[in-house]
Amino acid sequence: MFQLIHQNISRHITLTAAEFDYFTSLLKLKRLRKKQFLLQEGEVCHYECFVNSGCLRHYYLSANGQEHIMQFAVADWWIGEQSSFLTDEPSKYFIDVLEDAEFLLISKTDLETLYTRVPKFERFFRIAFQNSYVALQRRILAGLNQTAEERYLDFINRYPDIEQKVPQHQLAAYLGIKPESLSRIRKQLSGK
Amino acid sequence: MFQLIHQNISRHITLTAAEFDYFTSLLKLKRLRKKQFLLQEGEVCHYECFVNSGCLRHYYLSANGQEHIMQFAVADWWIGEQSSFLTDEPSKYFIDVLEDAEFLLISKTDLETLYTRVPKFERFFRIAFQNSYVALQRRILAGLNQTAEERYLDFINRYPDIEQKVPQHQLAAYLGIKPESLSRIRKQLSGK
DNA sequence: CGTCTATTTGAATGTACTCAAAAGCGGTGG
DNA sequence: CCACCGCTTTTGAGTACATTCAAATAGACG
Repeated sequence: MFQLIHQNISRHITLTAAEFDYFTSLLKLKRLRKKQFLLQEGEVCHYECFVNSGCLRHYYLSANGQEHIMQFAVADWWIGEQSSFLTDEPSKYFIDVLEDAEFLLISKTDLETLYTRVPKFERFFRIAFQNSYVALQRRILAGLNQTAEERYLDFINRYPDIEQKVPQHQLAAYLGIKPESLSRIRKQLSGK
Repeated sequence: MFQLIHQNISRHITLTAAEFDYFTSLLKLKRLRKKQFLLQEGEVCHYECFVNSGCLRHYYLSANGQEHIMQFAVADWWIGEQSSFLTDEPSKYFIDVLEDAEFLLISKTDLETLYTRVPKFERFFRIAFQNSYVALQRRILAGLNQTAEERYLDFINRYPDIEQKVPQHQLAAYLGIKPESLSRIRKQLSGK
């Protein structure tokens, strides 16, 4: 139950057994089935979430009913709504489940306590956010620099495990194109 | 010389005079003139940079010679190349000066020492990156959800100070459109 | 088996792009 | 101070890629 998250955290910091036990005592295990919501627009996000299994997505629902996907999260990924989490203001985004999922939650208040008691966690999340920041930069550059076809190929190359789990129109909503366009792109590619 | 950065850091953490003095002892003041480079593609980025005055930009030069701007930085902004900084690998990006600039640098090794001696700085940069992450998310969403005209209006509304300093074709390179297109968009808008 | 959703395909449309040229602006040197 | 040069911005005409709208096919789930 905690081995995956232990491994994940050990990538950036080293914890004593006592520290890790204390950390896990703050975690809540939760399961949600497909199509259930971890967070809805208008709610304040009180948790950071680490995925043990399944698949979640963080997305925005635009005025005209379009879904724009900010992030998919499968096993070993963190997901949350940072803007709402930081400011305690209502979220403009949704987080829901694409494939029955098990995950661990830590609340903002517990996390603040954790930061005070085990400052190494500040370091862990500092590094984690620095890496996430780089990933978003890469995605922005992809949007500026690459065609839809290139972005698609990069995605399935970089995240083959996600491509497995996620239906095509969701991938389109992540890549910033319409499902019809992704279908045509794939048709093109299959002829090569 | 250090008052702006003191103010900047005090937004997230509180330092004693001794801690702040120690911090500033690690900073190097530097000035560069327009068109000079702080970092070139292929170099490893060894510094985080805080801007006192002037204007810098972080950009990517694509194979066909196009510039894609990831970030502008004016007074009170941090700028750096996180990917190279984190991994010690050569940068794929450039950082150069758009308007004669004065800024403060802290090296990676000094920063690591600082983290150990004054762990509050882990917290500072954790929060800073969390905020930066949110800003990039917003930009990605803008790319998915908004027209070029909407992105332009949002930009000049959100960063009026940057719009002042930056020539139009640079703004286009940030918004992900061609200079000609931005010119047409502005013409459209002026007729409203 | 039937229903609902996802994917594919077609035809017409639109937004931003390319290429090309003109006009505007700023700085430098005669 | 004016003339010139280089760079930026504007404008025009034709183009390309992804979109919209619509319908058909395929696939998943009860």
